[in-house]
Amino acid sequence: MQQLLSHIQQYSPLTTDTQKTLPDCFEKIILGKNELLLKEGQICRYLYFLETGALRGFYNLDGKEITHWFGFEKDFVTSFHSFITGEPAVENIQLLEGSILWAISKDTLTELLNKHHEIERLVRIAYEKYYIRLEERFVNAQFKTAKELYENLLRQTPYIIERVPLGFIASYLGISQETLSRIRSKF
Amino acid sequence: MQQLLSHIQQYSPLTTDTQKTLPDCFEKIILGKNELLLKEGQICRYLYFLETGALRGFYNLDGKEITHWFGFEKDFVTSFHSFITGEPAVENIQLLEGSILWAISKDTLTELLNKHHEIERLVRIAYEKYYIRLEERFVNAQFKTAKELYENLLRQTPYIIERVPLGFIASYLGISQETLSRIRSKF
DNA sequence: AAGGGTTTTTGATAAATGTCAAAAATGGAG
DNA sequence: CTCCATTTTTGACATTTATCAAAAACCCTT
Repeated sequence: MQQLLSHIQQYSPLTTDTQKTLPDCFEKIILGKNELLLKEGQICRYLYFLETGALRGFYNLDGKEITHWFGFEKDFVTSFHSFITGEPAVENIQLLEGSILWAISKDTLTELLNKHHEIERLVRIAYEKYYIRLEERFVNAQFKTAKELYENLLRQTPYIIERVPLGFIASYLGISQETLSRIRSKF
Repeated sequence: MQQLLSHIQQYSPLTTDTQKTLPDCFEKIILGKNELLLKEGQICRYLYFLETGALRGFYNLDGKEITHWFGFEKDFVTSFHSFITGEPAVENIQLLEGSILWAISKDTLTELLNKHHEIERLVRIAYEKYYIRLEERFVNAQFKTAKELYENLLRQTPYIIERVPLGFIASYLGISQETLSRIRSKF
């Protein structure tokens, strides 16, 4: 919980008053490798802070699993579309490693946002960061070759390569596992 | 200005008090076709609301112009990365049609965000929408064929096809102009 | 340490898309 | 209406990447 508190204050500071109310808003969750945090079709009513561990979001396309994002320590994760719109999730969230998470329900978060301007600000700033991150990934994915994508990954987020099976990484990059394997063999 | 006020209140309502302060925060800008709203290398210090017209964001890659987004009536546009981080923009913003815009400076916006919780909320919610939009576009771009991408565009945003030159659309979809032309000829 | 399931690699081939060049179509300006 | 510049289409070919199938390598458990 201390990790969560100090992490979010890198976005924007909070008064001690607000800091005190936060721990009660989150629930601790411990899950093992391969367990599902969310199954497609469910409505995702929680936002999770990943204290330690790793997980992936994936959905099914023509019978194939497409991993489209990963989460690691200190990431906020959720099925974003479902959490915001209240519609059923198209994706699954699965643990890649045993993990410790802190969950806050949408209702609780909404209450916090209403009550505290500073939380509203914090969330707004968090969105900015996450938006920029997604934008960068998008531009990369669309206009780079498979080889360049792998090199970027090596440079920017080497921990992904170390901790995630190749097949998941391939679909994360939008290329086939075989192609990724061939690229890798040329290093 | 009235358009702007009523548009943003679809995100979240504002008190009459706040509504009154807003018009003074925006500056009206009228630009003609092909003019640049922002040039790469500049720091983008404004957020724009596009009242009428159309524009595109593009950057240079190996001597080629890559159009990576479009803006139309009632869109907020800016060089997002530059606006948020204060770093020089990598992209240009160019008018595709004569347009009417309302500009708010980052400083003015920051002031509004500090003063009014309801504006902070509104911006937070706007981010949610824009994030979801980007996410959908990302998933599409990465895992669909050129033909599917074009079909989606036809279905979801036909006005893009009607108002934007083919070459720009092709790079927006991440495919070559020739490929797009061939796909189109098969309808 | 051995066995069995999973993951990764390799090979052969096919499909999709890109590139370059030139022709055709389009649309504004005068 | 005509001409010129721009945009779009078409053709031939090259390249990249996907797909399918099988072999190899890698663990995880016992």
